[in-house]
Amino acid sequence: MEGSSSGVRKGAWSKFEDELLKACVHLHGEGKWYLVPQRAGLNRCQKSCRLRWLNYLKPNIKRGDFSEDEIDLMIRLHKLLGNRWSLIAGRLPGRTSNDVKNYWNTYTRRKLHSQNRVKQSTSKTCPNLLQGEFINTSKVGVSKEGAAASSNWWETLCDENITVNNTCFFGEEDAVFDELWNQQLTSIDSHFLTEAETWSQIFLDLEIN
DNA sequence: AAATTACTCAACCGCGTTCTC
DNA sequence: AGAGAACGCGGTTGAGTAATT
Repeated sequence: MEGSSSGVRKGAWSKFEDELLKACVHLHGEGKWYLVPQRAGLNRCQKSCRLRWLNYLKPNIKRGDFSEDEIDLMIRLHKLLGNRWSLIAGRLPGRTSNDVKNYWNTYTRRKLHSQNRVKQSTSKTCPNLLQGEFINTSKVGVSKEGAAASSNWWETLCDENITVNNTCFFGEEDAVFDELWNQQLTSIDSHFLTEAETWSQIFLDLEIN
């Protein structure tokens, strides 16, 4: 394995190494990581170079705390996809799968586990554009049993909720999502969707048929 | 002020998937 | 079609830092 090869440097990256890697990627583009250590003059394995670029050096990476909206979306996508960090990160512009995974493993999961939430229910209806869609369970990680137990895929996206005829009941901690929902998802579009994308396209991307 | 504990996050590792020949 | 190489992902680790005692 590359990481354990003798003579290959491990551990934290220096500023100089970062500059070498950035220069190399700018010159040759991303990909062909097996060539990067040689091209950049780095005594690092290809995996290390790739990871450093994707998680830290790549332009447009967003650093700092997750916003309420990002957390809300992360939680919902995790309910739908499970630990598919790369897919979740793909819907959080500027965030890496490592960021999402780290955040989830610390703050979010601990919070969710510690809170024995008391629900004050309000209702929301599955948007028309999503009705009639269903999950390809084998591909998105929703168990067949779970899917079978649900009246439709939408139910699986709604945590601890009651769903009747495409209507989900959410708890009070979903205030942010509630607001967004009442705006017919338009504001959430502007925050999370890249140009020309729609919510239905998101689910298509997630391999929902 | 020092020691201990808790937390964060960058990085490593192993393995499954995809690509290339 | 099969084998090996390369890629990508998720789980885990550990060093550094902050908070607490």
